[in-house]
Amino acid sequence: MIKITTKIRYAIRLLIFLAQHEGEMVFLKDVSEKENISFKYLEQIIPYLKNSGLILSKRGARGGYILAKKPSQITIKEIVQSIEGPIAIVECVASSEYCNRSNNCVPNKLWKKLNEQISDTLETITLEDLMLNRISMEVS
Amino acid sequence: MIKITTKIRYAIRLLIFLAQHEGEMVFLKDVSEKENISFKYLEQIIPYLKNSGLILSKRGARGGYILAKKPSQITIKEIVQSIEGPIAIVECVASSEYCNRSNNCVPNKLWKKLNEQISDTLETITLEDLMLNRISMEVS
DNA sequence: ACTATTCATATGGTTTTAGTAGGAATTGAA
DNA sequence: TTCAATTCCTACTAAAACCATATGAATAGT
Ligand code: FES
Ligand code: FES
Repeated sequence: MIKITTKIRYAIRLLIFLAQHEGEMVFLKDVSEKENISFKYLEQIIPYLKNSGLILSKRGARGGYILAKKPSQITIKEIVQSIEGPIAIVECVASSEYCNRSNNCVPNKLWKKLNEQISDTLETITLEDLMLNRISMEVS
Repeated sequence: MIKITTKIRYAIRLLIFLAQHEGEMVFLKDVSEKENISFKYLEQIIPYLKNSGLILSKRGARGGYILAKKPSQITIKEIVQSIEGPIAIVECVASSEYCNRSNNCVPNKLWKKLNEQISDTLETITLEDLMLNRISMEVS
């Protein structure tokens, strides 16, 4: 199925929360409580975001998390990719080696087109857009 | 992840095969061999397409399958929906009941937008377009 | 020392995916 | 009438993905 996983959705909500508290160190506990997301599950999502350089952390008491960049410079695509790697709705669109017939494969173009469209859309939308509720429904 | 399942991909290849043999009764065995798809798995995909009125069948020896409509009148969206039901990348975009906070939920608009975009793209492309290799990569 | 926090890793239940398998029902042809 | 070829129906299963829960170590402030 074409589904957005909870991991991605939680990550976005986490980052929006951080964006709304820009400048402060935020405890994961607060995010968990306010957003009503399992604390332990959130903890598992964090490393992806750290490794991709989206957030910074400080350990110990009074530690916490903070955005590593301005919300206007974090795209949804980055967030998705930090968790799931390259966006590829089928293997064939990423590596043509994976696919024995992609040269003369008719559907391949369809998947490539759809993949690019999704990728492009996610790239044009930033955390700031989400935070400011600045999502237009018109086809861009 | 955002993945296209094999069921959908096989269904499309099956239908393209039928489109390429318009007018003839096609044996599933041939589709299976030529497209190199498990015969038994294909058999399981068939009922979805039949129930959605995309194909017609004839039982018994010399039976087979045939498109119920012209390739130009079968959209990719129909094919996807025949197998997976309504396109909904998250539950929240379909039924707002499912979702406790969709009114004031910031990401909701993002998912709705992405969902519509995918849905629209799949709707504008027909089997005929695939068959004639008529997929433009430009953003429509 | 104590407490609050992040960090690391293991474990587990459920659902989805991607098939495999066996045989019943139908039809055309020999 | 029998046979073979085909669709139709339904059950089963292995593997992966998804969605967490659990335990405890490491770190840092007070
Ligand atoms: S074989 Fe790769 S898309 Fe068809
Ligand atoms: S609660 Fe439904 S999209 Fe956020």
